[in-house]
Amino acid sequence: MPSRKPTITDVAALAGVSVAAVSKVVNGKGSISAATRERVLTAASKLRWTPSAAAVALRSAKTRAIGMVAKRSPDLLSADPHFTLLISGIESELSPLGYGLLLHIVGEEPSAEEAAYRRLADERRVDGVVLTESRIGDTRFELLRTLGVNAVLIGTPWRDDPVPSVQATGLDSGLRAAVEHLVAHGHRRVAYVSGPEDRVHTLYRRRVVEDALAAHDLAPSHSIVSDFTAAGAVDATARLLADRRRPTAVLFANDSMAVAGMSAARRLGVDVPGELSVIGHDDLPLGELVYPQLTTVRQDLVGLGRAAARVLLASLDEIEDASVEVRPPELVVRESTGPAPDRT
Amino acid sequence: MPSRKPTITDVAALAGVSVAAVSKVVNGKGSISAATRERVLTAASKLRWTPSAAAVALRSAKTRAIGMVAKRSPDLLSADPHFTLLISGIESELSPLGYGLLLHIVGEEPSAEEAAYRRLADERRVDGVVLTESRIGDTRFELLRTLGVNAVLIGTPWRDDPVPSVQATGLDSGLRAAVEHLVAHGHRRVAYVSGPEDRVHTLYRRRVVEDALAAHDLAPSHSIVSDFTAAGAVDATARLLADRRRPTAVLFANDSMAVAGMSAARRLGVDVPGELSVIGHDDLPLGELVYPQLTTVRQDLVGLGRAAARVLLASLDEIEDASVEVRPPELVVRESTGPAPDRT
DNA sequence: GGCCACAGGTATATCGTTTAACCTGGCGTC
DNA sequence: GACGCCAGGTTAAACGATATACCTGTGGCC
Repeated sequence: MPSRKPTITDVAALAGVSVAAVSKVVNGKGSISAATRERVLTAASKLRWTPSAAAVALRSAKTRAIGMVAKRSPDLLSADPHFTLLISGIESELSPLGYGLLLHIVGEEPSAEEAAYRRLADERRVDGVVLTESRIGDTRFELLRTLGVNAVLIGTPWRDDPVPSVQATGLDSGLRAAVEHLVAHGHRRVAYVSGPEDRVHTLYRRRVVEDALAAHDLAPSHSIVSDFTAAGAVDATARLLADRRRPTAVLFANDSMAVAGMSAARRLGVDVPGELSVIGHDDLPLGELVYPQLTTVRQDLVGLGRAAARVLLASLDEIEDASVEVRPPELVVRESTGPAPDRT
Repeated sequence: MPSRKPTITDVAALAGVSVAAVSKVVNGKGSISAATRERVLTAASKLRWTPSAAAVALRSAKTRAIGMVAKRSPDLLSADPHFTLLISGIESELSPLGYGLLLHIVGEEPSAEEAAYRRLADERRVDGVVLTESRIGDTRFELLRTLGVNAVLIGTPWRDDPVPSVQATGLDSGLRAAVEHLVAHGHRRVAYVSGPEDRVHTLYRRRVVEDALAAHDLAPSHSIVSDFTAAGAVDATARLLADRRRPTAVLFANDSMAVAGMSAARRLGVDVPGELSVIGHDDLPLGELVYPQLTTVRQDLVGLGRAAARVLLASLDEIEDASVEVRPPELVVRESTGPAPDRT
């Protein structure tokens, strides 16, 4: 069994043509007659030949791979499958085209992330990268621009920036619906527990909530800035409930926090949704697992991943039409919300 | 701004040496005087030069990347961050050595997985792969062997096989402790809800449970085969609780199922842990989020990922000592277990 | 002093593709 | 009948590193 990997030369020999001819048929360039194309193709499949990624990358300066670096500790990462869903979406677009996804997970150390991008760029391992979690004062766009790497952002850039980005249409609709839902159920004291303030969506969503409440002459009863951890959510919940003018409903920035908050409330003897309504964000499977099931704002994370991948692929001239449907965020009403309790 | 990427030639020119010399210093081969080494190094850093991954891969037939293919639907993937933790562990070992992780997520279609491995191998994109979820009748070892790809399995191979594998020491200790815990609390009717039967650990764990119970002259009151889905867990729980000789405790094959089962029980008006004790497996952050918090068998998934990476790196002669500490599984007692209810 | 060994390099082939530049035979056109 | 042109190839030069083979000047040793 000749275990040596076949090369284009072997294929050319078997087909009785030059290596250039083989290259042309597999890349669909130049003009090759149907007859020889056929010969080449059968020779290739007979030898189970596939172009070496390294050689192609070297010669054509295209790696057919895209990169992603996730900045998060293992703990947070596994508590919130946000990334996982995005990755699924990305992969579903890359796979059919034979593109690979090079993933780097870096901890919270500030320099690690930049180093990861640099390495990806310097070693020329990827043709582009997808950025997640748009941050305020984000330096990554600038960095990648100087590194000469294609990038696409999932989310809204923190300021007007030429970096391509993808986001759901009707971005605020889900959150608005959530607020309406609460107000319609008689809630007047609604709290908002956000994620870290350096995230763009943190501010954006807070504004949407304020806006939506303002339409009813209301304002958030409390506005707490938290991290994405369970401990943070528990702490926030405890503080909210300790207030003698405690909220009757609380919106959390993601599902993990919402679930943690809900549990914290129940642990403190506060019934959900009887005494407190809770709404999450993202609609992770987690929300359906728990009791009571979580009312949440569904976000099409898989769709966002796909969209990002397509934008990137389009900028690499790999596909023409980058568009893909990203379902707008929508409210999913389950069990964790209900009518506001009677006046305390 | 000359945006062209610097090459080894530029560095050599700047340092006033031959390209071969540069190559030698960056690879630490041959003999180079400290003085020229210094010159080369400063030249390299002045130009921000890093060897092109493609060129290195082509010339030395080493890609400095390892691959992983996860076979799971996006839904399951995000419900159970199992993979994510393994990946974190793997990455933490790869990163420092400049290795990349090429990730492929394939759906449940049977051929997709094999195709992904083949592509990885044929295109020579990786130096090795890590396999997860050891299956009974697993054909991947054979496949990778014929493809000539290094592999390491996280888990126990289904039969004696030369493929290297990593697993925690004292593999059964956690589950045994779980059973002891239940028995000590007076439980006599203990059910086991497993994952799909094609997984090696499914059978293994069931045997461990049976064994541990047998030591007390007991046997599982019920043994249900489920998938890893929430729906499956809910269904299993409903069936268990419908039995008039219902179990007083149930062990689930993973935390997601356990949480879903726990919720299902509560929804049916069954108190946890008052009337039913529930134990999960893996100790995902999820278990701490919910109320009551989940008693579970902790598995050092990050450690397993690290171990797998190190074994692979060692077989690539990248490191000498593959060993890494994988914490043995241990029981984490939280709130979802308690004394068996009084004789019904 | 002559010879060898060795440290410290240099020159060059090579990895497997792509691609620009070049050939060639046959056909349509004037 | 000469010419040009084009389909359908071929040749050979890159791409950016690594590694083998080969130099050269010292110093040690007898």
